Amino acid sequence: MKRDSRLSSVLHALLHMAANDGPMTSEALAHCMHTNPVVVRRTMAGLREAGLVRSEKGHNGGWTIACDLSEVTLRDIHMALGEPAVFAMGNRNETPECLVEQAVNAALDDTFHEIETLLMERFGRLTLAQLAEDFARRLAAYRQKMGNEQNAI
Amino acid sequence: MKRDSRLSSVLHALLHMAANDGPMTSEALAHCMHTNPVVVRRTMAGLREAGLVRSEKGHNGGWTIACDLSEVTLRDIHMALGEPAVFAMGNRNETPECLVEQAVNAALDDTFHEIETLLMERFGRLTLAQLAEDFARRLAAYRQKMGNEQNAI
DNA sequence: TTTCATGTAACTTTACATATTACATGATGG
DNA sequence: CCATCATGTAATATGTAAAGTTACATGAAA
Repeated sequence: MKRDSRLSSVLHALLHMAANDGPMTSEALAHCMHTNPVVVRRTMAGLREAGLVRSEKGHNGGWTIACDLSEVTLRDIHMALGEPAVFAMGNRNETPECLVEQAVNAALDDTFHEIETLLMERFGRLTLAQLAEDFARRLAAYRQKMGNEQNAI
Repeated sequence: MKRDSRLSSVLHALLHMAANDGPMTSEALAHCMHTNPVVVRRTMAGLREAGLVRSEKGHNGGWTIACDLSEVTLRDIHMALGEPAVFAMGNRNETPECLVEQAVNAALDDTFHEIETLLMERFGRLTLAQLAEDFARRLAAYRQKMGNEQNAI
């Protein structure tokens, strides 16, 4: 598995929650995502702290969306997850004395910083509502092709 | 240590080689980079295969630059290294049956692909010669400030 | 008061770059 | 020729961070 699929995971979870009335348990979400309820709780914790979702204990408890899907972007989700590292590459040594390495670091830092900014802008233009719409389109196409089964979710 | 500092490492090595007449041994490069000669050989192997550097065995052997620094860009280096993964994030499951996950993957794939293209364009505009010039500027500034010691490399 | 569900700490597993060890190959100088 | 230097590479170990697992505490609702 690739490293750090948290963004992918929570987006998947959020869209399932959006397609569902009422709360979804960590167990149910874990089942959708072929993982463990504890992983779900751990990963979703950041979104709860950011106020994007709510969690309730006890009977009929679970996770519910607490935001407007058209107002929340992937950038918000990324931030709620604690802004994990975007790039798999980095400097070998962040505080080199060697002037050669300082020049290399400066060039790479500039580049990666600039590109990360572009990524964040791109994320900032992608709302959860857009993802949900794309899913709806895929579901419609699937139903048209396959008949009317419900097992696409 | 952050993951995958190979690009940073080989750039550091190349600039040291550029600043040196005659071949540099893996041992010498490893000393500059605070690592092991075997790591140097392994990392530089891709550059050799791409024809960017040459290596010679025996007495007076070692690594030499085999390209025009003003013609080679970071993109060439990245490719010579085997185009390692750029992003630390990725999809949880690359071939999902779930339509929700397919929609999420499609959005993330598009985004990351677009941003990776921008990064490669940026890399393609950054030559080794530019890095070497920046190092030269830093060295001049250092000498002006510190006197004329030679130990900046 | 039992059951359901989350919250979280502690620990294990997995993946991957990096580090290390060991040994083969080949070039050069004497 | 051969001792030495240097690369080439396979095999193995280590470090790190996400993901997975186990265990148990907390709190809400039937």
